[in-house]
Amino acid sequence: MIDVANKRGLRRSGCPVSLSLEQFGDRWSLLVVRDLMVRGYRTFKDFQNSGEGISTNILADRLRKLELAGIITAEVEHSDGRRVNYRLTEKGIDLAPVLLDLLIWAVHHEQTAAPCALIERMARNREQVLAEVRRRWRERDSTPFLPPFEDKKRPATKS
Amino acid sequence: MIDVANKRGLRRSGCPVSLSLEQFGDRWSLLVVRDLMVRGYRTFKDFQNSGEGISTNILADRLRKLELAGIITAEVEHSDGRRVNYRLTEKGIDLAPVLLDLLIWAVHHEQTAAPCALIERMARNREQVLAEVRRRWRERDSTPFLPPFEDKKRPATKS
DNA sequence: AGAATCGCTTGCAAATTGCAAGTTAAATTG
DNA sequence: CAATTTAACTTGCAATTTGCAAGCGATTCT
Repeated sequence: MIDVANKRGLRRSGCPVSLSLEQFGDRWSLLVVRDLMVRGYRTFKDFQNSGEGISTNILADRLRKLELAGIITAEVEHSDGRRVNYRLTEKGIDLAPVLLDLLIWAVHHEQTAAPCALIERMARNREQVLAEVRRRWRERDSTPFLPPFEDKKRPATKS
Repeated sequence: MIDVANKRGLRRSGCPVSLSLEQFGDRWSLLVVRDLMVRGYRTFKDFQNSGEGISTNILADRLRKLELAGIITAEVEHSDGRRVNYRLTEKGIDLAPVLLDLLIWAVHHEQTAAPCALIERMARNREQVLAEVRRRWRERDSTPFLPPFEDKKRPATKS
């Protein structure tokens, strides 16, 4: 019978959650997916400068593995042969719910740099948000949907 | 100002997704959460035998970190001083949407051992499933909600 | 009292990660 | 069109993390 020994090491169990984590259960993979999904990033350098400080060898490795897993595609840009454009596949964009729920969870339980009110609104309009994310993907809209929530520069308060 | 340098290494950015992954972005953490959430597992040995083959030192480490992160609690059992009962906190049970999304994603895109029809039904009744998971948590119901989807024993077909 | 069980810890080898410095190919600049 | 810059990686190496097997201390069972 079909034995799907995975590209990324052996298959540990048939549990779907376990299989998911075999593909992107690490510190970096989902951040790349996030960058592609909501920030409109497309190039190696975009990811590299994306704020979390991934090193180039690991980034290259993750991109290779995500491509192998069918979550992203890589295509050399026509107008500039140095650039590689990465894009999410349908399998990749289908991770949107996972990322949205991670976002919501973290805003509820961690001290994040994301504006709580905005995320609450997104949580309430879950389906709508997911539809919009998918629309952007379908139409290759790569304007940022969410900004990088970096650590707040403390706003100059009056006191 | 409050500088939340995390227990688990430095805080890389304020991005909520990044913060989430700092806490459980690895091969094992979410599997422990899954075991607690839907399989009714509670002890070290339960996790150890849970099918994926985590080694004991790593398991101990993940349990410690999840506890530190406030995702699980550990309590020695009254009736048997050897046993430690692990349980999800509210922060932990709030990961249910994430796990459900992972489950659904994998069933859609990977060859898993979970019955597709069942998961499809769960996907359609998302809110209901989440409510039930939460109810189980609230009432400390630790009967299995989903079985371990191990690799299918090939059913003895006629030919 | 002795054996078993549970939840770990320890030691060590192997794999993975992170960092800094290349390298290659393509574009841009002067 | 030669020199420089840029983009996307590699490479080498040290540090960290992982995996495996064995062991250990505190109960509890027999």
